[in-house]
Amino acid sequence: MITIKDISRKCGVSPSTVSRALADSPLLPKTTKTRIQRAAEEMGYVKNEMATSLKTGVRRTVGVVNFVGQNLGFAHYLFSEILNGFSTYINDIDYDILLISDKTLQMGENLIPYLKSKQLGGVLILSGYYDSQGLRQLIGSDIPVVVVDPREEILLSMADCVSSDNFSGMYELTSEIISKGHKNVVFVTGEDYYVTHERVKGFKKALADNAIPFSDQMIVRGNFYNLSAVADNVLKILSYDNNPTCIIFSDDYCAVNAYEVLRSKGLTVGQDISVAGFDGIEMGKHMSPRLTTVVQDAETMGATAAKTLVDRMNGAEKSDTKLIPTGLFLTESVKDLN
Amino acid sequence: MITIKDISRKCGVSPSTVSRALADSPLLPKTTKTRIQRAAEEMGYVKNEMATSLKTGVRRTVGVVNFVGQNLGFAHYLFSEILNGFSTYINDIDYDILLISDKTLQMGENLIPYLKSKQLGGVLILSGYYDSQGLRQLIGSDIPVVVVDPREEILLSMADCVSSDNFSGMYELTSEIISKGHKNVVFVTGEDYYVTHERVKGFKKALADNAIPFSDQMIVRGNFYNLSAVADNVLKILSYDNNPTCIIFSDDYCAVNAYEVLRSKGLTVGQDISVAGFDGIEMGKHMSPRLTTVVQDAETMGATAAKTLVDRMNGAEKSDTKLIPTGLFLTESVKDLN
DNA sequence: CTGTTAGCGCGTTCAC
DNA sequence: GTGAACGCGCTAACAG
Repeated sequence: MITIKDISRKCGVSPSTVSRALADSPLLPKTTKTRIQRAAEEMGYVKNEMATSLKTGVRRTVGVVNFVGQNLGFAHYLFSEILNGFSTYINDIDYDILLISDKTLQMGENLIPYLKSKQLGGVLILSGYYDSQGLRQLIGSDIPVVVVDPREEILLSMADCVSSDNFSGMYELTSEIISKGHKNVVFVTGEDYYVTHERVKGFKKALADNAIPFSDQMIVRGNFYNLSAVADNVLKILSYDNNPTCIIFSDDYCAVNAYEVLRSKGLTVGQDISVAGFDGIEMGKHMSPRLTTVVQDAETMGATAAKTLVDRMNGAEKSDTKLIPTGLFLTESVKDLN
Repeated sequence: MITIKDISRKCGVSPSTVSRALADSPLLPKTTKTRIQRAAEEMGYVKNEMATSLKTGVRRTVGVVNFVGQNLGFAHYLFSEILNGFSTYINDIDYDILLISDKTLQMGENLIPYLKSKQLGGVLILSGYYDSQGLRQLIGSDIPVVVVDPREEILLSMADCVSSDNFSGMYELTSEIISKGHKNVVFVTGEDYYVTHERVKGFKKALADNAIPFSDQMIVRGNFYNLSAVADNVLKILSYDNNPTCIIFSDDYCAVNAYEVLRSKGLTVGQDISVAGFDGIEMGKHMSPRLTTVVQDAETMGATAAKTLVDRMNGAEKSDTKLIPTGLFLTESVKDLN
């Protein structure tokens, strides 16, 4: 490993001059700067980040908390895509990403000192679905934190948050479904989190705006990215007296599985019953009929989270929750009853 | 941030004594060691890893190269699960994981110095599907590397590799299918990688052992975790003169989509045509009929990769490729023709 | 403009 | 058994 000292010897200057040249300090004349920079380049110099961070107390590294084992861990479609977008942005600005296990957040009082010892510039919580004492500690500390899809509304006022505009997305989807003549729509939600609350609000507002009375039966509690209850929920809905014409699922993964369940009951999606999902996963595009869905822009969510985090690290004040617009993808999986 | 110095003052000893106590050095009497250790604990001391690594030249951190954007990035089921297993093991031994973008591997001659500057103890390649100049450089360097599912066979002799026992898994699956009376089976492979080669070998051996002649038509080139060609491949197979009775896909993700394609052609899986997959993803369990598959033990693959990497970091010699046993899950998606 | 000095927190000599 | 001293690679303060 070649160090700043080696370069200084080679160039006949002092180590600090090399340090300045490498930092592109305005104090040095261009000629010497380029001379030193080129020498460093030639010698294959790469700075020892440990030394820098030991000196400066900060590191070009951010932590990402993911919840391995819960709802598929890294295999969770949406969060994985968000992480893709996040890491692209972070790597572009030459930062690194350190994975932080969810267990870490459960370590108790030493959590903050522990994280500080890692000299992280900031932390991304992916996702806040997993609320905890540890998350609160982290948010309460002076470590910049960005939360994607926070679990509880209260986090919105405590930390920088990024989320899809679930309210509008669901409102638009429901409105379109209603405009196709559906009056008896059932929404199978995910867990009782902020994201779900927003979607339920959007759902109800669309009903209200179209003068369709709401009944409790129209909301069925399901789970995000978990197929274990899909079949039961579908069967329950099919048993309703009023014969619902459309079922909306809180994610495409469950919706795709619902095709399967419905077919096993002899029902054809898009004919006998309509189905819609949420997220916009690849599998939905390959169903027949192709799945109607609200597309979450995961790439933008990730990039926005990254940008927000970097801004915070650079001293920006807490910003308002960033709502990323969703897209609507309407197909024949929702039948036109008109 | 509280340092070793603070503790030394508090305990009335020198910093080096504290350092020794914390390292559990045998030079110190137990009494002083525990006294100091407890003081450190109480004061909420956490060691500054930057300082340690600057001093020792190594860090309790390993890198993970993942290929964001290729075949779903983190959303790739199998690699995500492997990463789950890997990170669980790594975190348990109190190491950290640094994400390394695939772009990094393309940086050219400075790659090794760059990685060394990060002081990584080792690197996991997840996966070797993406072969490259950079990967070769890395393997040729003195940085410990473990490759999961290497792309080319030659890597097996160059680096520590971990993979499922694809040959046996495929052999068993095919044998079982044959024992159910299928003589005309088509295997839709993934890309032309090591993993695929092994599976093709297992497939062919099962045919041979059962005296079923092999024909080129029985192998169709597909793609891993990519639905774009599934429909075309299925249609192609359906057009065969000899009416194949069973199709094996190289991953469950594609197999699940094939259900869809087959149904749109009026065919019922498990009745008119049999289908099997590979991997053992959740979705397959919720299909009707439930999908026959070869289950890859991703958790064990990840943990094995972690253990292998740690061993290498601790000076072990390159070991032989570790083949993780697969499981066979046979269901009515493969019809009994006897 | 540039060199000298000091020190970030820790581990490891080497003395005592 | 323990403390003093040094240095890992880098940067910041202070000189000049």
